[in-house]
Amino acid sequence: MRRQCGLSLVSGEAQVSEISTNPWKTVRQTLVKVLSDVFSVSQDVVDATIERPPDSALGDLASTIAFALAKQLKKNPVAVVNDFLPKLKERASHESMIKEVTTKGPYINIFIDQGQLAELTVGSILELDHKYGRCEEFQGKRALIEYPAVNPSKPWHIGHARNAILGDTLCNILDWVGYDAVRLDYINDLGLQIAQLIWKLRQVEDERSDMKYDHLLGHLYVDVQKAFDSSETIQREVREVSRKLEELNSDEAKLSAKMVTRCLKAQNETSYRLGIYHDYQVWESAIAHSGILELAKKMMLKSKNILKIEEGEKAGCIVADLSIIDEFKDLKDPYKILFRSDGTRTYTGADVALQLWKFGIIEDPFKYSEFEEQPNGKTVMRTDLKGKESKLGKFDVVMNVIGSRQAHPQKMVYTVLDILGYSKESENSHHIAYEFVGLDDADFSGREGTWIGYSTDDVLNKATELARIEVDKRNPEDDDTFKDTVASQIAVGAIRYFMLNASPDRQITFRWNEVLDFNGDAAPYLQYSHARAQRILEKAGEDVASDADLKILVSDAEFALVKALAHFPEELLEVARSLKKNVWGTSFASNRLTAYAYGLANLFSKFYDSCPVLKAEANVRASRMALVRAFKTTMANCLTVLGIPVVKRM
RNA sequence: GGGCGCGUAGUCUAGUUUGGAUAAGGCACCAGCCUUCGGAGCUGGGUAUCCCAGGUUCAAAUCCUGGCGCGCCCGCCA
Repeated sequence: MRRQCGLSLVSGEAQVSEISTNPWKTVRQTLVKVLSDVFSVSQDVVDATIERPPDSALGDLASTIAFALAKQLKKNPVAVVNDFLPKLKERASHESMIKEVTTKGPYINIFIDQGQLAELTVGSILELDHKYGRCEEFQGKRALIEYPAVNPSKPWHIGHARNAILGDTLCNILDWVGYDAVRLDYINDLGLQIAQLIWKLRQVEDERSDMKYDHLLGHLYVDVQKAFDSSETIQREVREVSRKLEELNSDEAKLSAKMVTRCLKAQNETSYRLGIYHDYQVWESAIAHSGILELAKKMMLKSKNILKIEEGEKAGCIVADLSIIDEFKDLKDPYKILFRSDGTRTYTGADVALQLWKFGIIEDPFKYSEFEEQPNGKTVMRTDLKGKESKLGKFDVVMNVIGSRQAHPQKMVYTVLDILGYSKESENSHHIAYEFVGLDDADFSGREGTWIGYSTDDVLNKATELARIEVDKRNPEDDDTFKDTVASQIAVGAIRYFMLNASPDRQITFRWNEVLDFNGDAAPYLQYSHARAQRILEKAGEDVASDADLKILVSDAEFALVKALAHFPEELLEVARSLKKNVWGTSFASNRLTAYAYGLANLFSKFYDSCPVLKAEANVRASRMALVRAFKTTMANCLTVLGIPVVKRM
């Protein structure tokens, strides 16, 4: 999208500058059109041959179109290029954005006019400000994203933080490219874990502890496991509690509601520290009593591929016949149980019902009440039998952020949707899969208590402590409030970056020295670059001049920075576009955006070192001030998408 | 048995979706850079059978086939 806009109206003479919400795309399109004209090839074909050269000495853009044409024309690619070169140079000379066209072997290398790009990019950023990077490509689409769905029976360990950070950042990205992204948390308040804790809480009545409640439960859970595993009597008692939990007004259900609410509030404190919020919570207990399962069951039995087994091992069960699906044709038993012989639902059965609800296929049976107001000022709503109706609406896309171990069960849920005839919804169901965080020699297990010492709170605390020391070194004169605030911002940034910068399909081995390394490829470097830009603007004591000549930003360091700034909207879009669905999950390239941010900060650091701003001559100073402001805006926007706190001084 | 992911320098990783130019960074190590906008920084120094073997291609870390190693998944469980 482009529009014309008077950027600077200095002496009454209208200097009309072009504004682009996506400068790099604007430049690219110019080039594509030129090549398309010259080679008489469709723009789509040309577009696929455009790439960024590995070295800026080889140009700013390149095309490999000669390879494709060579095959067609049965000629040597180098010859193809040479044949068309005069025509290409002639045509390109009419485009002010293109400075030079060269070739190296079969490669066509394009040099952009530095001044033109600087004016377009920096001008656009100053105009668009905090909206730079936003676009409308996915405008009108609604997405529901579920994360992190931690059981309300323990504190988040650092692996849960990976889930939550990925989910939150994914939502931010979707929001920036135009989606209406709604954030959902799933609360399993009916699991065996809850029953075990209720059983335990009755034994340790009135226990007083200074411990944060989720941590207290996490420790109790480790104890209860040992008892549970060693005694059949206890197992029977716990099963009885579990059964009672599903009764609406039992003492067990009431105690559970209290315990779960308290635990969830404690877990949310952790979530809020990381800047992670939600719009809705779906509670399992609300699902159980909402009638949604009966509705789903009725709906399923109408399908010919979902049936009630009459005899054999699974007699009485309602199952999905997966044998018709390619991915499952090798299963020993093609029948996936959705409802057990006693009529109760399996996890898959409940997940199918919930997925149907998310798409609005099952009319919303839930009522909602306020759970709590979050530090961002927004209230998170929960499903509640005693609540009010609400208009959640339908969603075009549903994304579940879940560990890749659940690829199989997730695929089953989507497959059942398909079997039921909702192939479009099945196709729009995404399992955002990621590998787990672990230690060198162990997984984080709630049962075994291996998470102890690695809770998200522990990691945040340690990182904050360390950051506080560093802040203190650099700002000895400042007050405690400042130091504490900044230390916490640095800790949050470091942890979020650490999680996002790792490719989601790679396991993370948690190592303290990596999380706590604030140098190099890490969030503090990004925050620091922003703080440096901020300081320059502050010291200048004046705003960016509206008549700054942006065309003179042509030195290597300046132009490299300008180019990186121009890439930002395209980078965001690329991450959104690369959310491609595979058979066993949808990949999310969170690390692509952190890599972009790191590269941007790096180029600013180089600019900072080689291009003085405040000491430069008036006209240079004015243009560099504009560039610094454009960088600061872009970095701040990028950090905002990543959920990394923007720091003015550190 | 079937399936999924990962394997790149001392170490941790990016690049693989869509094949393209000299395989890119961080950490660690060494040497420079503050009378100059903040040194959590910048500049220079170097290490790689891209797990192995074949194949496709003008071109393979990237695609295909077959192996090897590590992790994970395949319950009326939760």
